[in-house]
Amino acid sequence: MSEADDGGIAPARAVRMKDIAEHLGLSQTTVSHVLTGKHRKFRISPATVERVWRLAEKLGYRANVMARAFRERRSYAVCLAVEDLQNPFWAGIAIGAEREAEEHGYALVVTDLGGSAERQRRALQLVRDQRVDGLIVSPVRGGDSDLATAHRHGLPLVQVDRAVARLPVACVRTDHEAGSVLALRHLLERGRRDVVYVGGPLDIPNYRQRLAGVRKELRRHGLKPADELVLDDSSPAEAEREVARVLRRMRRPFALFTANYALTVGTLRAIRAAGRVVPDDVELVGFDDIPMADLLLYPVTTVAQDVSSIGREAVRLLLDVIRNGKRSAQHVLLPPRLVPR
Amino acid sequence: MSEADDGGIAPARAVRMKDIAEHLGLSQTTVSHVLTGKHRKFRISPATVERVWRLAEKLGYRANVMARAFRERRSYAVCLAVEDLQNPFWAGIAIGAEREAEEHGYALVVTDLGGSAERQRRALQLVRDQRVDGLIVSPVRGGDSDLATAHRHGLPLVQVDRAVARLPVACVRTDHEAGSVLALRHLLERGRRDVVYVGGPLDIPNYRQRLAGVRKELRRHGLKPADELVLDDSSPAEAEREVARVLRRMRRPFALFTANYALTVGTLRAIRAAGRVVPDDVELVGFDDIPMADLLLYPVTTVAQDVSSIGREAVRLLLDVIRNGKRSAQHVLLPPRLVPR
DNA sequence: ATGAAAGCGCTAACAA
DNA sequence: TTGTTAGCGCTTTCAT
Repeated sequence: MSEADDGGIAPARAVRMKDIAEHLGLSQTTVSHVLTGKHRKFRISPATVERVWRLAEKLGYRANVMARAFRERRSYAVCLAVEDLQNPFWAGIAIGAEREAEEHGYALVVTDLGGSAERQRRALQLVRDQRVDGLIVSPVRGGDSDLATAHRHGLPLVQVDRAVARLPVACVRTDHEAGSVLALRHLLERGRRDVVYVGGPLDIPNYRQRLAGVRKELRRHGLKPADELVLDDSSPAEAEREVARVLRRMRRPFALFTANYALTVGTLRAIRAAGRVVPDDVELVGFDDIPMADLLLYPVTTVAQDVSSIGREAVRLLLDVIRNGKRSAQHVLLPPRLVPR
Repeated sequence: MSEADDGGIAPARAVRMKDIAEHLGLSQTTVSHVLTGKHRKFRISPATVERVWRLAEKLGYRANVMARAFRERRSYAVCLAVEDLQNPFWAGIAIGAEREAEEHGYALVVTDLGGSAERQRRALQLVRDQRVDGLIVSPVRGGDSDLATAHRHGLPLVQVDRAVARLPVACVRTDHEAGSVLALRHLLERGRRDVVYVGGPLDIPNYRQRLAGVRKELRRHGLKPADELVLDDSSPAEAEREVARVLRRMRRPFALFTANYALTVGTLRAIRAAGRVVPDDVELVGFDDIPMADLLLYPVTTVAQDVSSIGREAVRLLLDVIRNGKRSAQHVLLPPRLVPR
């Protein structure tokens, strides 16, 4: 009743190690030793090894991943929890991460946090439940303690893009400060002296570092930012509102430096609404590259991040933690690149 | 030696059903019945049910997903294989799919095929290896027979956006023809009579359907396309090249209708290079919405697809196949939406 | 150089 | 209403 009610063309039952063992008159153990590459360690005779390999090949043996995962308490999957998959920055990281994971035989579970601490908690739950062996996460606001707890419990973690303060967990990210320096150097070279910085809340290290880079490079030239906009939610809408006010105030030519993609978008809208002339009147440089930037109303120079490498490196680090228990908390800083336009 | 060499703060060993059973003097089976919600079916006494629940809660019991997956031959994960995660269209689908999967207790493994049949084969392998219970795929060129074979073997499959011809597998996609009709109606309402269609190879049904919609709506007005560009690889570069030629030829005002995002990008570049005036001189409508379209050099009206719903519906269908063995091959057509600009 | 046996945590057929 | 038992496919001690 319950078995063999195949519709006729049902796929033959999967080949197990046991099947190979029986065919060959060996024990399942020996087959396991061979098929998991431990034949040297167990001094299996070359002849036997060969026979097992051959038959496995012939029968199309594929290890039952679930059985192995269960037994080894490893899922051979890792999770990547990003802030917003629609953002090309995160999509790029996901692609890089997936490639790297695949090359190591790991599957990548991608989840979009959308800034929700609840969703971040669910991602952590995936690890606790052993559905995945580790988590690469871009920490959301208000989820710091959850991450700290998880780390204390020994869950393999790696951060990307941003890091929780004082949490001894590795983080892979762009050197934000260096990015700002690149941007400012560009502006200064083009003779700009008045630079307005547009960024997000300073309790987020990224924004602190980007602002620090701005100040640093200006100071080297004996200058200070003409203004520093520190926005609360750093949404396009808020950026548009606040930059509009700046535009009303600033009558001389000046430059704007926006600290990320969303802020750049809002700023562009404000510039358009104000009808200002770019770049003669205002010039714009923004963190994060923009797809199709050449087709925008205004030229925008960007600080591009090496998204693919961020993803790959994060996976490499995580697998290190998983496999070797390395608990390195070093931050990996990748250099940004200026895309002048 | 092997046990209890916790570093002191090691997380207590996970609670199993067995533990609860022992504490309560019950059998593991009963605990299983309760904890899997089958207590009605097995007529477990309310008192027992309550006791089990209470203790499970108190001990923080969490089912061992791997053990369950192994036993049930189900991973409670599905895979979404998209063409290009960097494309906002696919990112949107991924987000929708992930939300829906999560709501059903499934994890979503996302993979980026990048048009590679080899990578599509690997995605199918994930299903064979039972790492995931099913696959949502946007078929790549040259992978038709792999999909057909997989389907014959009974692997749970759902297609998105495009479908392999004569493959009896459900497909969730936008009603392409309706989308073209929307676009053309828009152009005709604005008095355009000369419309050049820019699309991809006609062996891809999507392009056939989009072209069909164009012809259909024009015919209703006794018109025919001024030209039909059928591009081979439908890359931005090719579109730019070919549209440039059209622009050189067409001197009177006319309209361009591009059949997808990449083609729209290339077309925009050609228009810019030719220095034509939009929309007085050429008007542009494109399939697929464009982020930040309001900030583009030229206004582009788009046919937006309901990406999130495509993702969600695909997951729903796939879970149907997985759970109920439904092998419906019906195509689900979602209506497009015109975003005039 | 190879094998026997135990067991990972869970489900389910069958007993009682 | 609850319990007994077997077993999923694999890895891993420990024998031989």
